[in-house]
Amino acid sequence: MSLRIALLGLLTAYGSASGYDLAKSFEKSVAHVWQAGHSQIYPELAKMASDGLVTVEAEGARGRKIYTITAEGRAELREWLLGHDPTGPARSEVALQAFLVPLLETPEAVAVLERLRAHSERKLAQLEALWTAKHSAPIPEGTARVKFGNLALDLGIRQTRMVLQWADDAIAEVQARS
Amino acid sequence: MSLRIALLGLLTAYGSASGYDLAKSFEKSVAHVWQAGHSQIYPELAKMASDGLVTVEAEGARGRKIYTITAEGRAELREWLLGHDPTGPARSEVALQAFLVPLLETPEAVAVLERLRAHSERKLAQLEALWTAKHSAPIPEGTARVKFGNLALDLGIRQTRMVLQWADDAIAEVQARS
DNA sequence: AATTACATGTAAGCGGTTACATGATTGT
DNA sequence: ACAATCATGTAACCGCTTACATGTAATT
Repeated sequence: MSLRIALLGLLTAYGSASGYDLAKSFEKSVAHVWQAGHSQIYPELAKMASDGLVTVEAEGARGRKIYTITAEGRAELREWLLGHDPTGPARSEVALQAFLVPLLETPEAVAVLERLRAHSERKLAQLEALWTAKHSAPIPEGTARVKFGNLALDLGIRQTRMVLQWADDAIAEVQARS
Repeated sequence: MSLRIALLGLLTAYGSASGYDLAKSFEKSVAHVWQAGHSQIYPELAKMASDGLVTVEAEGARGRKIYTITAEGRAELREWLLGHDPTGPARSEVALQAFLVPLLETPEAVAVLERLRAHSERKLAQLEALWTAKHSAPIPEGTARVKFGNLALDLGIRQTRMVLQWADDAIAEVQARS
């Protein structure tokens, strides 16, 4: 269901877009929040159209279909945001490795934690680059595009910083008891 | 694949266990790290047995099957921990709401963020209770059971604290521009 | 005798990934 | 001509959720 919501959100922000455009968005701006490939997006848009949440406003070159959100779609998005309690079904590979790592000998445990640390560091650099890009870039044509996604990006950066700090502390702790 | 890994980890920590025992673990100790119901666990154990990763060591009362990890299973677990880069396929409902919340009017946005905040607060209380329980409880029979899972619990607590702090700041920011 | 907890399974369906498949337009 | 990018779709498969289904042992 959440893919549908993400699509409605993007259509609200962009005004209108094709499946191709939306797929590109999932590779870029929304990537750290939700992921979806085109093979999932196209059928979902078709279903949403038959449910009356979006309409094909126009068909451009190369069979390009331009979707727009309907009033019904806006209502559905609003209802989800206001009414849906996000109980993310705790399923994190990082947390699983954190859970299992004490089963290893100290040097191996340290190696795993250091890889986790390195991974976080790379991700942090990416997100911070995105942040500075967003905040130094001139305002693009579309109205809502500037601030949209900033709260989520902030959350992502904090998340990554936290994992980095945790990994440092975990390495120290594991090494202390060897 | 990660369910398999989680099961191997638990069997390593516990020495041996039935599917029922493992399902209970997924409701309790591992819950904040990975989730799985019995309808997923039983077939997976059967597959793992036919793959030689575990064996049915004994059959107890009520058809209870007691599984033990094999050398092959231990090797698989070790390989995953050392070799698998955890690229959690960023799919978080909290982050999605964070992303979309700027589309709402200020009072509604604040309401959503406050619900997120309240949710985090409840979760934090639960995890902290688990932490103090673990650290004040007398050491149980099994050897490895005490420290096992502490790193992950620490990660979960930090994670929840971070979301709480983020929600506070997000509320302030959204209210500032109204 | 009835209820609860123990204990194991199967089946339908959904969401998501990977791979397959096709064709139009633009740039070199 | 050739390659890259634009653009849309389908099919097989896997992991997970929900619901269905069955039976045993202990407690009240």
